[in-house]
Amino acid sequence: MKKELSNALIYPPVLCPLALTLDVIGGKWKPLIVHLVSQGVNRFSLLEKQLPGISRKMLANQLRELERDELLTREIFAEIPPRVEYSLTETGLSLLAAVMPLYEWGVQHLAHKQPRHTAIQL
Amino acid sequence: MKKELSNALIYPPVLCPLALTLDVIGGKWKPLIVHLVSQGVNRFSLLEKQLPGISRKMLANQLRELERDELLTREIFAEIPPRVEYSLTETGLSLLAAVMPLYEWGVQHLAHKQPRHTAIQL
DNA sequence: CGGGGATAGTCCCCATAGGTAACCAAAAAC
DNA sequence: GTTTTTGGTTACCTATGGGGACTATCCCCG
Repeated sequence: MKKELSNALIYPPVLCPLALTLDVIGGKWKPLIVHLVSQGVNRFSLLEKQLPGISRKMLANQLRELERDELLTREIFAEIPPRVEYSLTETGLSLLAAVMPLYEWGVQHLAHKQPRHTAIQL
Repeated sequence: MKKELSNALIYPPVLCPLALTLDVIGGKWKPLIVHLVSQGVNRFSLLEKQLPGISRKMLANQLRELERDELLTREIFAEIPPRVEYSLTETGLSLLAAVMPLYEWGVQHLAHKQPRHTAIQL
């Protein structure tokens, strides 16, 4: 019975639900962006401040992808200086709910540990 | 009150629990690896088969990081051909529990959509 | 009146992360 | 005796992402 497992894919490659989800929010920044927007950090420069280490290029890119995937909307105000506000869609909110357990896991397991990769030197 | 938000970081940069979690399982492959190992796909070559698109270098790298972060253990059997078995630690299991909502989200929201990034042409 | 700041990006150049392919060793199967 | 299997490592090369400069327009300050 282990044999069956080794010869066949558990899921047809593109139909693993987890892979499909990671296709949409996979990556280092998207869960953080979705969470921050839900907290009212809804403008480009605010997000930039809350995400030490992200580059503008990357932030713009991730926001475009989240918008394309209909997790958030982008509202442009014709003002000077320009203002753009992001907000979560229904889908985005449901995804946020699925992301929160990761947040809780962080609270439970990592509060006392030192970070490695994203360490910011001040 | 919005003013306060815009001037100060919601969290001291390295102490956002979500960022700390993503530090450990962020990335395209780690959640999939953890899930697969929990399903009994516990050897290098089996994982390779179940993860179309991953390179051996990347798989080895991600497994090392997961091992270093004590999410899984690596057991080497002195056989020919060599055999190595991975299994989840307690911590790994708790993280799997936090990842499963993403799997469920995929079931709910993406079953009918076409994948983009990880599309495998057959 | 002139200079500087603020917003939300875009563009180019370069470093590095990650993909590709080859190689390994020893036994077993054909 | 040739091919297959396993779990990688290594060298090479490309694609992704970081850094910094640049944009336009208006307001505020002196």
